[in-house]
Amino acid sequence: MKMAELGRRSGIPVATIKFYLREGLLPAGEYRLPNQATYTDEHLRRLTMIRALLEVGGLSIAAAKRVLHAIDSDMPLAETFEVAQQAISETPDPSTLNPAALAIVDDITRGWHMFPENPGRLAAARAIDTFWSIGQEDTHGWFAQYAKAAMFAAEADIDELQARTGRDAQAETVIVGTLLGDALFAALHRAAQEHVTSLRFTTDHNHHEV
Amino acid sequence: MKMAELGRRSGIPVATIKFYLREGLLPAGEYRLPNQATYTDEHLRRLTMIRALLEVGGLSIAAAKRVLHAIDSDMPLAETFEVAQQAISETPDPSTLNPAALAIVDDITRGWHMFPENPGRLAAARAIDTFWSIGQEDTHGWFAQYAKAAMFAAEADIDELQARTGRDAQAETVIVGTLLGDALFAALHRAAQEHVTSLRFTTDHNHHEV
DNA sequence: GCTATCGGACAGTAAAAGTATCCATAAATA
DNA sequence: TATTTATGGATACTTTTACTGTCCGATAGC
Repeated sequence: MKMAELGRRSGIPVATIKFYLREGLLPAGEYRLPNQATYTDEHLRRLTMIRALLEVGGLSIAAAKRVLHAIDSDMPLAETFEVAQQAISETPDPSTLNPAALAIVDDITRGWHMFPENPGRLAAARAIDTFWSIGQEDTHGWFAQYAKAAMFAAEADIDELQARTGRDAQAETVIVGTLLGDALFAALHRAAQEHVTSLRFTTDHNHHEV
Repeated sequence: MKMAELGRRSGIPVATIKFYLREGLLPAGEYRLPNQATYTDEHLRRLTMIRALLEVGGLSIAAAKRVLHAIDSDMPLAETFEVAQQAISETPDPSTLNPAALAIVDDITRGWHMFPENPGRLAAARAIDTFWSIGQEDTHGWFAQYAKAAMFAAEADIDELQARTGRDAQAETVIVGTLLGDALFAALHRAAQEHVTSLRFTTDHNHHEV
């Protein structure tokens, strides 16, 4: 298919597709002549993925590009994981982190196998420091529960990953699981908050407390 | 204190503070004369909160404004919750959602008490639909685990909320818990992924598998 | 042969988040 | 008290990001 059809089928304006092409998000079509290219269903699929990364994952064009290149390359899965992680949010500079916050992170993740420079570890410390800076205290138990929740999700991720075969399918699952997984969690988290709130705070007389 | 000191103590450029003032994020100082205002530690605290919402929470100026106004107002907590939820990400239009995705959400949240228009429910359906659209399938178990993780976090949130007294402290905890909570989860999630990956995929011969 | 379409280059636009400059007062200080 | 410095407000400018539009010479298809 050619540009116009690619645009029509994906629902993305041709000018925008050309832009993604320029930015290196979408690989070029195959040229029969210097100015006539044909695009395949692979391109269509790629466009869907691009929109997912940008809209649901909230990535910038530059971050999406890094992530897509990580999928395309043949780097080992562990590295793909790292690219995905770094695309989500920049890793804070360890030297600017509050050591007390880092200590809490290390405490609630006791027994976890990870490198000290793990981006998640550092970002968690930054989040905790921010909690404190706006006056939330005595939050140790709260954070520990979050660590448990995170472990739950991570185990599900890896179960899912092991259900796939082939490096490419796995790499894609890594990216999608990391990026859309956070979005899904956030959404379910909000739903769960409403549920728990209604259980504990309801004044509705028709409502039976648990 | 005056502008210059507020800037120095907060580490935020004066021009930027004036901008926040204009945008209604930061309340005006108290005026002794038409062009001499004094600012208090409350303003300093507020600036910290603004930066937390913008940088760690990833909110836009407009969203941060809505959230801060929700804290300032005396609206009931349930409504404050809703403002916080809507600030994080816009609620998808239900009519554009894939009914099958909604059905999955309703299945994995079976027994949860929530309104059909809950923003989390709709956003979760959108995330799931996106998963599918890029070819991830057989993901029911994966999603169900995420629902469990979300419930864990939500329970911790409410425990923490109930530990606070006074509507203002609770409102702030609601906002902070919802926004920074997602950031904290995402960070811990990444840390947990490294842990679980190293457990299951390691080729390190010194490493004992579980 | 003629018109419609193609891909590429490049310029333009819109929104978001600041940043800089002016200026008429006030404050501080010499 | 005279003079320098600082203040708050208005307004204009800048930068980044993510597109969008216009033009053009080269095909495609009738």
